[in-house]
Amino acid sequence: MEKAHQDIEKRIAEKGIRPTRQRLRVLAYLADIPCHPTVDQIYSALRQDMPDLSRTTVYNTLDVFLKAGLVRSLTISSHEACYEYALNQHSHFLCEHCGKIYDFNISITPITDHDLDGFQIHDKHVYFKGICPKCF
Amino acid sequence: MEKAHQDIEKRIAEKGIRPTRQRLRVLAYLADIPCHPTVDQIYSALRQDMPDLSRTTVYNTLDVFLKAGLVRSLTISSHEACYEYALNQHSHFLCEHCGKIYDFNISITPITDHDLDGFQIHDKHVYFKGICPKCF
DNA sequence: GTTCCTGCAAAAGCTTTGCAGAAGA
DNA sequence: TCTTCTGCAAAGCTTTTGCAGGAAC
Repeated sequence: MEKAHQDIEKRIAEKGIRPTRQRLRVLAYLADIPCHPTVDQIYSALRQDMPDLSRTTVYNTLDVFLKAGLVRSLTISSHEACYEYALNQHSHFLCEHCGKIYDFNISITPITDHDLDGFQIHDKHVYFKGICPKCF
Repeated sequence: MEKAHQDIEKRIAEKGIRPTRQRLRVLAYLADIPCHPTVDQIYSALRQDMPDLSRTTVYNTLDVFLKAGLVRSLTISSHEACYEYALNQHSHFLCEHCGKIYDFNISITPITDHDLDGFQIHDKHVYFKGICPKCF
């Protein structure tokens, strides 16, 4: 845990981001949990021992991390963005019944080599939707 | 054009959806244009000769079509949903500079056969983001 | 005639903005 | 000290909801 938090500080420093208390906590939270929290989930969780934390700060912080490539934002659920620590790239499955998001791996290749000629690709997202085994 | 609109009526009838004037127009609009309009774009375009059209109706209509599988909704742009006529399945590229969405084709396969064991898949979305050739 | 749909207004939910005070370098 | 960040409140947008009148069958 201590080790993990040192890594967090290092990753923030590497990007030239000022390591405020709030930023360290947000990134540590994302790195620690295996799910894909919304802004409100991050806010509610951290607020338990940071009573002064504001939603605006969570939004600002995630935006800073997003631009630095430290986190990724998922738009799989249409009405609220989810965030995850940008460790390894993977795909996401949204259960339309319980709302849970699962990770899985997939390989993607253009049908023809020319499909994306001249496009500069920054980010790839693969979203599947359906019903998960638990809800089936 | 006449032909196309007959097809629209047929597709709506096949799904057991009551073919109101508004529904026919929304689906015809989506079938006619090659892009991926937002609710507001659909609303503004149709309102020009349907002055009484309401945004609520556009939302309701798209929801009915979505459940029937006649249209697909894209959540590639995080703050507003886009819609397209569900003809053939393809992938989408969002230019982060001009906001334009491009279609392209891609093949996707799970890394292992077990990745999605027991998952009932309803929908697959592949979103790439970056800079398009025009903005590069 | 009955059912379902539409349009309006209001409300709800997520996100952004403006700004004064506080924290970091 | 100077810059940047935080927290609060208010505003902005997209989307949903409730309901009376209207259209479809």
